[in-house]
Amino acid sequence: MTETTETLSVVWQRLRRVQPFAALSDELFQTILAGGSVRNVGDGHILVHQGDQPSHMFFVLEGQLRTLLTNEDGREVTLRLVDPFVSCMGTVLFMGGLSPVTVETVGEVRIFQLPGHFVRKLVLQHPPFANSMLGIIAANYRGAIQQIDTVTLRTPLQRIGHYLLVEHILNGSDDLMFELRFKKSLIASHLGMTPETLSRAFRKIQAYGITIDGQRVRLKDAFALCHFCDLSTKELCPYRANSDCPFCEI
Amino acid sequence: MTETTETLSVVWQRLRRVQPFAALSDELFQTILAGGSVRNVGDGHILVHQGDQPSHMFFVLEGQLRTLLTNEDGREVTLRLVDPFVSCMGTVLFMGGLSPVTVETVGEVRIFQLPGHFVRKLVLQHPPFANSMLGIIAANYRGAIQQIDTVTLRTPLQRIGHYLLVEHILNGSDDLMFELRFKKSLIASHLGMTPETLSRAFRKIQAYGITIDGQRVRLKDAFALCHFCDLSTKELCPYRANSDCPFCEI
DNA sequence: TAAGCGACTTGACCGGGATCAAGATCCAGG
DNA sequence: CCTGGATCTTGATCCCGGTCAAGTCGCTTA
Repeated sequence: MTETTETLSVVWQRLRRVQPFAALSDELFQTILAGGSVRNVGDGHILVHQGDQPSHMFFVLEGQLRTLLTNEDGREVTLRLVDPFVSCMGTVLFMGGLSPVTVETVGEVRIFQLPGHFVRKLVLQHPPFANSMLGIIAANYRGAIQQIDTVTLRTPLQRIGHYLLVEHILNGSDDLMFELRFKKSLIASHLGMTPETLSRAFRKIQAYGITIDGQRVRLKDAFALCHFCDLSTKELCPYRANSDCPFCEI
Repeated sequence: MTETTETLSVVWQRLRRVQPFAALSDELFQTILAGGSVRNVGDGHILVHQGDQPSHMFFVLEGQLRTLLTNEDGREVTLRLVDPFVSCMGTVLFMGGLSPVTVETVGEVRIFQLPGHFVRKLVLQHPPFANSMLGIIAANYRGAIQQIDTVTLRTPLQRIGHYLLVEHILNGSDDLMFELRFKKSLIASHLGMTPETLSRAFRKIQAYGITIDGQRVRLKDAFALCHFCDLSTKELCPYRANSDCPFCEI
């Protein structure tokens, strides 16, 4: 985490190109940068507690965040696993009231944060920004719906199959080998199961030609994960056009 | 479902006062009304299928809708139970891509629908409308998070306790008796359990001084449901100020 | 190299909720 | 008033995933 102005300017260029900044003028982007601040935070630090008044919108620059829910006796679910150049807490700002989620750092993290009132003002003054925010929130909502689908309608095996499929697609789906972005215990928590169950499911999924060794995932062939495809992943499938897939109807 | 212009005008007045219309000028509201249309639909009719291209945003005028997810072998979860003067599919319009949810009528329904492109245009042209839409979507997102909390971290007993508490608060929480707004099988589906389990949980919850008879819910006293309070309901609790509640810390 | 710790795996057991099946209740329509 | 069907309730059984405990692996540190 050595900070130099040079590396930061690279970071800004990258941030410039993602939502909700992509559609904005350079001038407005600079104004926004000036309105926020950069923070470095250590591992396992809690940025927002469930029940806090939400104060900022965060953008991960380095490291990872996760948002989670906990109940009284310590059980927890991970809602989102937030990678660099993805935002967090933007939605909560518009929910009104207190934050229903906790935000925690995973490893050493550098974030850019914008004050809530600043974000709210931007929304009212810049329709393209408001439109981007709508897109972001809607995407998060889709993620939540996906998670409800996962935990209520799928078996553990189906859950990790689907999870791996999404990861594979995110990875460009041109390589038969990729790395898990998060540690297994976090993935288990996100998929609403215990690490033990995840482990057993990883064992079972070998029958489909998928082997997991540490963080490394290996697929027997390009269609190994097709078994776990659903409507939403089908939309993203690179093979959708040519119907080679043994599971997609012709 | 006898339609007269008189009753419709009453309906418009009520619609006028809810999100996302409340903050708009009368003129804009009239424009919006002219841009949409009213539909009457029978019971059990599916307005949107999972995987459809979303075309409209709906506002319930009479009757109820529900949004749900299904998997291949017919199992389903109810995401939202939509009452009159609440909207639906607004979020999906901004997710991009196909609808992840199915929308189904519950009973005879009259809806007002706005074309998707119309809603999108309003967002770009009228910041207050965009702001309202953000509020709506964020509120739906909060509901989804609540549901994830419910199905992953709570026992069936806690789920119905919490559900009844929210209903009680929505009902004004000044009456010790209220009606379930939805039939029990729908509630069960929303809470991620089978009707059998719901039935047994209703039996168990009698130990807390809560009796369910048909659609009627009776509370022994004003604090009967406090046992099922959490951070988000606490915010809405009418007794929050005076700390009479035996469960809230002083 | 060894020690130590955290993360993951594997095994054995148990319990809660799903499932299947039967009975009760309610209500609309004849 | 009777009847048929949908909805809800109750009972009996089963199975999946959680829990607890022990073992393995891999990385860091001395």
